[in-house]
Amino acid sequence: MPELPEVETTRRGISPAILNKKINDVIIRRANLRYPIPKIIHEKLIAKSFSEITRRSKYLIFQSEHGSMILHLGMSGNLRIVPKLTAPQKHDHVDFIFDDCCLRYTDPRRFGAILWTEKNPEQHKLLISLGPEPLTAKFNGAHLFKIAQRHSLTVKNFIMDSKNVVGVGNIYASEALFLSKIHPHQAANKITLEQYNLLAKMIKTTLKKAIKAGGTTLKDFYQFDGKPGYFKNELQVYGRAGEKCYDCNGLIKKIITGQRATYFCEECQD
DNA sequence: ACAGTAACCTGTTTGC
DNA sequence: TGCAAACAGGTTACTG
Repeated sequence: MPELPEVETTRRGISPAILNKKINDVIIRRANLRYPIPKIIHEKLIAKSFSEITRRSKYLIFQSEHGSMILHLGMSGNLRIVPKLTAPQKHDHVDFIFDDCCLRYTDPRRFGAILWTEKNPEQHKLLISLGPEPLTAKFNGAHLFKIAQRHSLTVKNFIMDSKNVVGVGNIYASEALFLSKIHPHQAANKITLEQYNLLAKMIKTTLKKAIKAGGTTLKDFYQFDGKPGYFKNELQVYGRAGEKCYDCNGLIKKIITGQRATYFCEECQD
């Protein structure tokens, strides 16, 4: 999926094209995403506008007059600005029609979600127990170290758990661990405070760089204007099994951690 | 309470 | 070439 940098790239990309513009229509071609899209969004949004798009974790929150639309891109979701009357393709499930353009939601695997709430969206069931945002001061090595003391699972799974810190998906978890020289299979409660300080720093650095590059396009992700994200060129270990480490020339290995592919350098990380 | 696993769904790649 | 299995960026719900 879109991990945090891809979601943030999308937010920045679509905002100027649609904010404060009248929504003429909401076309739902297929409502059965991860959760059914509530029918009510149609009447709640028609003739209204989005005043702001914010991001919490990998959720985009579209602020509107009568409430908030919460949108998650899931594994293969994608929001793009397309010209009005662009013919929909097979997986183009939802269109938001404006005077001069259309915001289109595409999602082949349909793991994404579009929800509606009239309360504070941060209090929504899906958002309420999320951990700190990685790019804020609240997230640091001391925070990770403290909660890690009661977790014996692998450090990779630990940083991918959204209760501990949000927005660190499979790609950036491998990348940040490589930059911190920590083996992904180390137990979370065996990592020192110094290591967590470095890891927190590397998570921030990696995510910021990826946002600058417009995210990582492996296959499905495209920015709002259809361009791919360019961070793939900067990946140090992800997807490089069998190739040489840029740092030490050692071999990059692929292992499975909690059913997910994990890449690391055997020489650099222990 | 926690760790591990299955499930949601479709498309593409890999291997026999 | 054909077909089936494996795999893919996320998250929740269930199991033990």
